Amino acid sequence: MTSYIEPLAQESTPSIIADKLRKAIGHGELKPGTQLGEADLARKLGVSRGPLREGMQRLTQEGLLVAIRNRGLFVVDMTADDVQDMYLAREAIERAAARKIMLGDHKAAGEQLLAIVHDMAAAEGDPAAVGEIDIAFHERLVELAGSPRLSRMHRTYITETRMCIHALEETYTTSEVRVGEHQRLAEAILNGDGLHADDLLVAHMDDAIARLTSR
Amino acid sequence: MTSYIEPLAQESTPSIIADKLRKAIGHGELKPGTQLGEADLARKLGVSRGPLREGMQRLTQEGLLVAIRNRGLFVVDMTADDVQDMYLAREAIERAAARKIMLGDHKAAGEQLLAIVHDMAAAEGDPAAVGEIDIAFHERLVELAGSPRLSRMHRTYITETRMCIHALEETYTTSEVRVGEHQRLAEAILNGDGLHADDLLVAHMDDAIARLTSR
DNA sequence: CGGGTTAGCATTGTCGACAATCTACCTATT
DNA sequence: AATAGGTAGATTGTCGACAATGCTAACCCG
Repeated sequence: MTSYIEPLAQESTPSIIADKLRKAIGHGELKPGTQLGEADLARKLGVSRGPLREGMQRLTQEGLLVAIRNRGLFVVDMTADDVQDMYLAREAIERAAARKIMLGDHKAAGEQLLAIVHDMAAAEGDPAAVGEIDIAFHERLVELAGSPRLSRMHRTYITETRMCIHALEETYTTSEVRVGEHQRLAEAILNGDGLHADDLLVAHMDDAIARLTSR
Repeated sequence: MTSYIEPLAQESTPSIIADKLRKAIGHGELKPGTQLGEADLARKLGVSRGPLREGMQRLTQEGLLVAIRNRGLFVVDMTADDVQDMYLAREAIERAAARKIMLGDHKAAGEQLLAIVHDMAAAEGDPAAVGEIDIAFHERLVELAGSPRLSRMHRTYITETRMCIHALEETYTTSEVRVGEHQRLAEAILNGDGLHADDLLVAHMDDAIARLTSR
């Protein structure tokens, strides 16, 4: 379907590095508190320290890394307050996304989201898979709003969410409940019921906070 | 009031550079579409290209600069769609901020905001001053929510807002209307009327979009 | 034995130089 | 005259080396 002739956007090296590090952080390969030694990392990635530092600056800007002058960069260690704040931010973004979807083709959007819920139900029993699909659901939700800014902000918090999930995988509740929550949300969007969707989203986020911070 | 003994946070050079560029972009010193030549800028700022590039990476991440490989970095030229998207993002953030303020000490917050409105009324007649105070109002609103993430995201969009204001300063409507809008919002927050504040905020943003994109 | 000082080490911060790439202009050919 | 090709200039991308800073630990002195 896609044409063979397209702009062929060559990504810049810092951009690739930033993506790699984001993935590594999200997947628990770089644990919170870890120091990222520049010389070491540069060797492993096969680049020089210049581009590497540029890539890391981006993650610092996103709040995934914290810089201490003349000490180095460290993976953030999230406190309970951070988790709460992160979900506050996600809630803000996803509510806005849902609101915008309502103004557009909410039926098509609802169908796409229901398809993801379907996958989630199929994956039940495999907590890791359900977690990934859960994230995919929210990513798609924001993507469907068609807002570059909402998407860009959301990407950051998705990484932070992954961090949390990996940090306490066993605590993560079994999936029956979550499939239901997502399904109701997708249906509300499909039906164009904006107020209901909004309420569900808020409740969903509160649930998540409770799950992650209670312990 | 502040103690003489404080953490004395020495900001890193890239951080200072990023701030300087942000200000320059916001205040119209760097017009949309301008190319930022590295060698030239480095000379002007008195630093080498390394730290400069790191600072610019941050602005690229924020969306204030766009990078074209092997061509350089340019100040974004905002389209009407961009303006709309920016206000969508700001609306999402500020609504969340207002909502969180309601859960805390909304009286104190309302009073602080009313003080700013008072300043705005006093500055009536000077469009530039009113514009700055307008921005200060929204900055404070988000700051009062006490959310690091909301504040960080908001800072980016404040710069974009400044860009727009500077780009079309004369088009900016006279201030009577805006003072009223802000005052009602501050009062709603003072009174703890969350729903009303939310409605006012949405209307206020829609107004702003209309002002900036109509033309 | 404890506190303070100092030397050494490791890591980050900064810089200058070289290589790769793109744009613009000029020339030659059809 | 118009277009294809080539060349020169400038700019970015990348790298390696040096300087500055902070931590660690051994050592000395009270």
